[in-house]
Amino acid sequence: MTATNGNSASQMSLPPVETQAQGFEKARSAQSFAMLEDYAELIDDLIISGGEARPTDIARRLGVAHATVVKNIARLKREGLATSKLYRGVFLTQAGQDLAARARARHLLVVDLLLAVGVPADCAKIDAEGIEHHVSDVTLAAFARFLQRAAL
Amino acid sequence: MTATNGNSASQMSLPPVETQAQGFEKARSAQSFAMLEDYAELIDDLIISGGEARPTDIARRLGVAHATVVKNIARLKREGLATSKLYRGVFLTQAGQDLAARARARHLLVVDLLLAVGVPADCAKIDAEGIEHHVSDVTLAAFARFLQRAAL
DNA sequence: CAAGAAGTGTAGCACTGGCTACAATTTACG
DNA sequence: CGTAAATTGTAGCCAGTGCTACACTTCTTG
Repeated sequence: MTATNGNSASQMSLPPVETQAQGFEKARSAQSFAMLEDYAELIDDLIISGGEARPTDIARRLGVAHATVVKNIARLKREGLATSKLYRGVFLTQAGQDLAARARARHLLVVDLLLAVGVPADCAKIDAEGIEHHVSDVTLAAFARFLQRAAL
Repeated sequence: MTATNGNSASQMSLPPVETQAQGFEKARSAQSFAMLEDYAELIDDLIISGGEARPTDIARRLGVAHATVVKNIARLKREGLATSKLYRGVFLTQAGQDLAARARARHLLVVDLLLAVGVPADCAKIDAEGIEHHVSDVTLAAFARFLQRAAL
């Protein structure tokens, strides 16, 4: 084939290799972290609104089997984000609460931005669930600035 | 605890169960489809700009091992999106090209929207890679409308 | 044209995060 | 109080997607 591999010539339709790989890599790792954020935020919500977070409720909210939730909560515990006693509910550590707070803030900001650019409310809520985990801090800050400007 | 499980009372911080589960479910399934879109778009880009799409180049662009690419290309073939002959490059079927076109359109629109709300260019490109797969058609249409309005 | 480099493909492993099935505990209530 | 229902937890399975190691083909080049 001889050449066309560097990023020098031929076309501009392709971004530089590093940037592109970086984007994909980030998207992949985000996926792994997303679960922790979702659980933390949801557990926090449940505790705030009902005083407790039960695996069954979490499962219903996430749309997965309760066994899956139990297994994933084990991971949250391993990572120092949650605690639980046998047959008692799940609670967040300080680190878990912090993560939940950050996740919720990001979530709300993403929803607000979607609404601000004209996305229907129900759709914004659903899409935000997937989008939020891929919004970097820089982008999030830009969203905040945009909303502030738009509010004037 | 007795109660507080329906979505009637106590707090508004929790969305209805169905909506929430729907959002999470959608986010999960999007993840599975994302790979196909990424590969299709990338293969198309490589063919357009260099005449061929080699597993090694794809691997470098995605930031994964070449063996991973080979395995995933097998899936694209299973799903009727790509074809390949032993030790020759990879090519897209019509369905694959259609998918690539849709993916690219969505990708560009997402980048444009991020830019329009003030996200720095380099950051927009990286984040878009993760976000694009979670943008529903409705949201995408809203993005397009917003950009059209903003362009006036 | 032959040998080494580069690319391609195969095999086997690990980890994640779903699931069902079953066991154990707690709760609700007759 | 004791049994049935609900909840919780455990075990084992599967699919997806990454990896390394190795084998094979193709390309490049002296």
